[in-house]
Amino acid sequence: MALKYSRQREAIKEFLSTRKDHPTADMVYTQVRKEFPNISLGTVYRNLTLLAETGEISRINVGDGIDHFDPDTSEHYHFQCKKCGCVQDLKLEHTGKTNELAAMQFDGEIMGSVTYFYGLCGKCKEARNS
Amino acid sequence: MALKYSRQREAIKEFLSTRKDHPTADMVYTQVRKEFPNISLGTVYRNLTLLAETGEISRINVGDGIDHFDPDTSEHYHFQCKKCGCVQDLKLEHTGKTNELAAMQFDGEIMGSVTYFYGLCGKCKEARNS
DNA sequence: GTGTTTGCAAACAATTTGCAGAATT
DNA sequence: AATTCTGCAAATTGTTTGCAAACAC
Repeated sequence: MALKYSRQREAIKEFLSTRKDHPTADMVYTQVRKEFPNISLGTVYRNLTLLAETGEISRINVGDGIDHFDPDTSEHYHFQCKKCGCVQDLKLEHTGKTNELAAMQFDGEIMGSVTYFYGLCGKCKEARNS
Repeated sequence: MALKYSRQREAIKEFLSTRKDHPTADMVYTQVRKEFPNISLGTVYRNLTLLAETGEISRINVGDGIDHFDPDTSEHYHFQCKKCGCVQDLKLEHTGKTNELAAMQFDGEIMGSVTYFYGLCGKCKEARNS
């Protein structure tokens, strides 16, 4: 299954690359639709899945049951605001020891782990204190 | 909204308390149905949600998009097998994430974090090597 | 009696999929 | 020409909800 060029996929990738807010499939859809009014949600999903499989973007889970997408595939952490639902990157050096720690006294094979943080984002925190 | 006794809720809680495999709502449903053939999935969901809200059980997310439920509400980590989907507890002393938390520059308020591990469980690992 | 809980079915939300036609190689 | 990709709609999956009847206090 060789990949073929598609303007829709290019637009999706292009749009995502400009974003730091980790859009959902639906957010990608409503935005890309401005350029391709006939694009379908199915196409957006298919391409996001494809791009995630080839490693060009990453699919992230922050516990709200909705997949978010991130053009930055380097290892880093995410935070989601419980109030407004926004997703942000977290600068946080990571020791990489967590998986090894977990591997001790476990009879299976640990391939990786996911960690995310939650709380109130800067804006919502400020709004609450006023 | 005072809580009233219900046999269904009691059966759900009772069933869950015997399990270490972190059942999904559907697994709880098919089991409890043996005792209450007329119980509905809606009732199971309502009660699981209720029990999670009162803190009697905990709702856990291991990234597969399906909620699992755990009678053990103490803080601990989970592992999910990518092959068979089973969920297991991980013995793992706290990784000092709190320190990392304190160390970072973030303008919001971090209330907590979720970490889970994935890979191959003991059985699936063995099956692969044979 | 008042208020909570139930069963049922319908509603939802996020995501996936079957298919015939359009676009890319 | 062969194959991949698209739009559309219908299907799936996990979960929630509205309602009248049943149950608990």
